[in-house]
Amino acid sequence: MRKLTSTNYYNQTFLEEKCTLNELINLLSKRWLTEVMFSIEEGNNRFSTLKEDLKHISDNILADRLKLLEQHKLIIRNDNFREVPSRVEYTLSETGAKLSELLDGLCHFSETEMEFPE
Amino acid sequence: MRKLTSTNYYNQTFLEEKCTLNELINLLSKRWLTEVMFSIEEGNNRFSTLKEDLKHISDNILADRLKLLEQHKLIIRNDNFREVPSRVEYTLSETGAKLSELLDGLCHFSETEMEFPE
DNA sequence: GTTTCGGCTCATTTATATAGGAGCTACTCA
DNA sequence: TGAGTAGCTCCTATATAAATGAGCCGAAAC
Repeated sequence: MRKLTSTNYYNQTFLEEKCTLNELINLLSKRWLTEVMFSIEEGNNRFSTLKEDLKHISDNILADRLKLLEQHKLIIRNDNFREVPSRVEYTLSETGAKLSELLDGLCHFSETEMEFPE
Repeated sequence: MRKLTSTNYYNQTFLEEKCTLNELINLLSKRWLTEVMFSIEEGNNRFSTLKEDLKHISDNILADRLKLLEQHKLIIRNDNFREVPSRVEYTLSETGAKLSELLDGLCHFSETEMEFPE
């Protein structure tokens, strides 16, 4: 899917190898990703309630972001298949909670110290 | 240049208005931007030395990132036009230094707590 | 007087991210 | 039997970001 021979790709991996901060920022910059995390933190733990909470997100993006968050172990996916009807439930992991705290700090900074032009 | 009627644009501004963290992350996610900032912090204060330090960056991207950083008052651009030859010099602003500290925190988190798959 | 250097700008091409919309599976409820 | 819901997947279209490469302006060194 992704072209592995482009300069674009080369530069991205170069930066990610230089410092994993770049990898983290790359992840965080996927649209809706932090909002999905925060929404889960606030207790919206199902696909449908998340979708409702984040009004404008589309299904495939929400599915993708949940997958990304799970792959990076920031959230945990519980498939309660023994319940009927079976339902999937998401919760924040410990790592996810720590990240959320750090982001709160960044958020505070951005609201009090940053100036966004125009 | 940017299309103002797309859902893409609408969603981005929706998120930015919801919380300026999204705006900050958007800025930080521009490739090379944090590296340019760090490089200036380390004393590379000229276009040409930055270009040399960040081997693979191209001119127009470097110019753009410097402009962005300046617009957001994270760096300061000094045009010493009375010197001969006139030269431009960049330094980190106070806000920039604070941001850099916060990013150090994130960096530490990302190196010690994050797991990046594959 | 022409070449060199610093610090850029601009137009075009290439690559990637986001959105839209159809559809699928397992289950339940009427 | 047929419709409805949750939690997705896949394909395509659209929008945006990054890279390439040429070029420009003023000063200065040869």
